Amino acid sequence: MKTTRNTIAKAAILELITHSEVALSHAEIQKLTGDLCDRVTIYRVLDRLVNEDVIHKIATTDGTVKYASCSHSHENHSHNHVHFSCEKCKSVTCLENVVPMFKLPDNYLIKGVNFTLTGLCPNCI
Amino acid sequence: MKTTRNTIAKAAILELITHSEVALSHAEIQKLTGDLCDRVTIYRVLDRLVNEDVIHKIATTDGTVKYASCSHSHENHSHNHVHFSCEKCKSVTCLENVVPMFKLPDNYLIKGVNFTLTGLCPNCI
DNA sequence: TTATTAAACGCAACAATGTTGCGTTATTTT
DNA sequence: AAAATAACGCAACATTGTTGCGTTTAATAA
Repeated sequence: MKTTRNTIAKAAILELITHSEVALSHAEIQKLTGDLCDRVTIYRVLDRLVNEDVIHKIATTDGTVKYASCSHSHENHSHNHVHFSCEKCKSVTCLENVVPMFKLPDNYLIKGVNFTLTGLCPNCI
Repeated sequence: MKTTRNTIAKAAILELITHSEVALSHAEIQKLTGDLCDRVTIYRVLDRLVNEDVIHKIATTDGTVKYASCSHSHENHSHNHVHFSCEKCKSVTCLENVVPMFKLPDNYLIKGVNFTLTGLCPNCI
């Protein structure tokens, strides 16, 4: 079995994401980390963190991909999680208290949910 | 005010999307249309069709963007629409009968909903 | 039917995003 | 401290999306 290591880049990137109010894109993380590590390393660290279930990958309506920690002590939060993407300030936030409900046909196996609302956030309204 | 024209490329691309069982990506449309038109034209046609509300832009969980018509005579279907993205066959389909419900804080202005479920579709289960 | 107008087009060039291979570095384990 | 290999940097590439500009063509008026 593969072991995963704690490196400087991984720690720094995770730190950034967990302490950020909004979800961050690869480009944003690259700017924030400066020359801490290579562009490719950021991609690989993000993949690793997603696989380890430490962060979430969020696909916004416009097609951009962002990452957030979303780990606010909800046991089954992964299936009940809504993200909000602001058209104006481009911020992506987690709406922790908004729980989507849906009933589904039996013959589907659900492994993940991406529920993203687009519009204007309180700051931009 | 700007008028929008009916061109060969636009008609062909719309035809493809509306008659497709699954949502199509730009790359798929390009393959299907062959040398009908330029790659850039496809982007521009897709943008136009989205602006005209004839097709929907869907951001899948893995970050790829797909397009579907989704126009099955629901008056307010745009806000009550769930897409399913199959991990195995990569197909993206519309679950017309699945209606998501959610209650939201007041101070948000919702303009669009992207609700995509990931997993295995009936064909791949 | 023909002339006009500008939306839409092709092409080229570019920017952004994501991926892969490989030799090197550094974390973890022995 | 030494060995094993996960993770890294770098370079090169693939894919995806954008922009400018001169040309074509669909819609409208003459």
